[in-house]
Amino acid sequence: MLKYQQVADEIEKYIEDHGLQQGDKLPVLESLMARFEVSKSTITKSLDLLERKGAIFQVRGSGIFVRRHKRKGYISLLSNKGFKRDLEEYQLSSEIIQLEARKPTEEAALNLNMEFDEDVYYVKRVRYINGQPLCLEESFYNKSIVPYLNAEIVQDSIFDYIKDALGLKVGFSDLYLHIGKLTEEEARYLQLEKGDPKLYVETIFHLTNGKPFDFSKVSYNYEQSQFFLQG
Amino acid sequence: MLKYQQVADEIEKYIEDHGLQQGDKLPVLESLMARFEVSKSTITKSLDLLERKGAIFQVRGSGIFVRRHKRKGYISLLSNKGFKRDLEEYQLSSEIIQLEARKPTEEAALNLNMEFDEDVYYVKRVRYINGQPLCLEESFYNKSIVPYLNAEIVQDSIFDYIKDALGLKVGFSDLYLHIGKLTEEEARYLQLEKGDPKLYVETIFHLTNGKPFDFSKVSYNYEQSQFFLQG
DNA sequence: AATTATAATTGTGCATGTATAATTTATCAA
DNA sequence: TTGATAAATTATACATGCACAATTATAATT
Repeated sequence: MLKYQQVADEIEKYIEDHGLQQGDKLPVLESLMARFEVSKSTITKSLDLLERKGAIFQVRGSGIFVRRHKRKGYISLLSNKGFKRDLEEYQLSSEIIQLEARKPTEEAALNLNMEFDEDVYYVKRVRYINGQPLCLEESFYNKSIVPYLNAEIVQDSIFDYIKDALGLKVGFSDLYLHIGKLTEEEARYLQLEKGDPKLYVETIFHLTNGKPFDFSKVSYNYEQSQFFLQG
Repeated sequence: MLKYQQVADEIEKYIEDHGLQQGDKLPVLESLMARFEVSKSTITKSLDLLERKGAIFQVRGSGIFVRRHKRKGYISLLSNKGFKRDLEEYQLSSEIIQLEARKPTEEAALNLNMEFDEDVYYVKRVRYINGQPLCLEESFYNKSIVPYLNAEIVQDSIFDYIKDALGLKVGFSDLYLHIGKLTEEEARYLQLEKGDPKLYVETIFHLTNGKPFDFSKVSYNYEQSQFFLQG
């Protein structure tokens, strides 16, 4: 593990252990350098990382402060980075509706930069949070990148599998959000009424090398949908 | 202006001028260093900045590539950083419903970390995009930070005023998103029906020193609401 | 032609050092 | 006590240099 990531983790642990709250001050740079026995550039990288994660904010001439948001029960919209803690409190599960290798839809091929005769894995599932239906999700995975999926993997965590088993590195993603009304089918899966509000999100996930590997279409249950975002 | 910001701007200009598309390669680090006559650390900072803005992505051992998203007509949810271009295409205007100095609501005081006997500016307005109602917005500004507002400022851009005229620096923000149904009043302002879907966003804006100065509650017209987000 | 091994390319990690801008604290004058 | 001024504190900007990891290109081998 990289030194600056290690140090960032330790600083987060420091914040936890000391029960620091919004606005509380951390030791100054020099102290942190000494404490973790790293150079200024490394500490700076660690702190920049934490700042992007929303864990701290830095004020020139003043110090380094803890950043906390007050509200509980919100799910991070950008869950790719550092919001494990938010999710730990919840009981997450999922029910697989469909799982198969097939040709991509035109839409999927377009978003995944694939030819129509290439193969994708198609996964359709309902995800539950504390036993309540949270969202209906349809995903297309480029099969030349993700060559194999089964029920167990999909049940567990596809992304963990991609990272740990396949050794791929997930990079950036593009999210497109819409507000709309539930179709009858969506309503059935989400245990709501047709015409009820929904948040509909299409996401294209890319590897660090820029290749798109996952195109997802998710409809969220508006009753369970409280999202959090840091700017 | 800082050197690395300057260079970042010039790199963006370079991308524009050369009409570079998603995946196109930029000159290698060494070339960029030479071209802009800055050190590696400066170029690196510029590139990291552009990467966070979603303009490029870097691949170790391979190169620096342009990042573009295909879809037009989406509004950035995190509009604070570098999405001017997305908005330039639109005709934005606003109609002021209410503008006054008053005591904060309990909710506003809580989110702005204020006492109940302190003062806030309250602004209620409908914002239009290409003539269509985009959202209904209620904002509370801590008056000890933003001591004066008038119709002209509110009509124009409050944030530009805060930055340019007051010399304040806007830092981070916390966004809380909900999906819900429009109330009768909201529907009237947005020219929709009561019960129609809405995206409801509460945002707390902070200065770079961590002080919250603006608490906003915004209900979006679902017909106009296409949002974009980069992860 | 395909596979494997090797080398070159290219971005990232990390250390050190100097200068500077923003903020806070201390000092001094009124 | 207040208010201005100077000094100290603290994070940030920028440069340089070395080592290394990931990728890509080249050469060697089968």
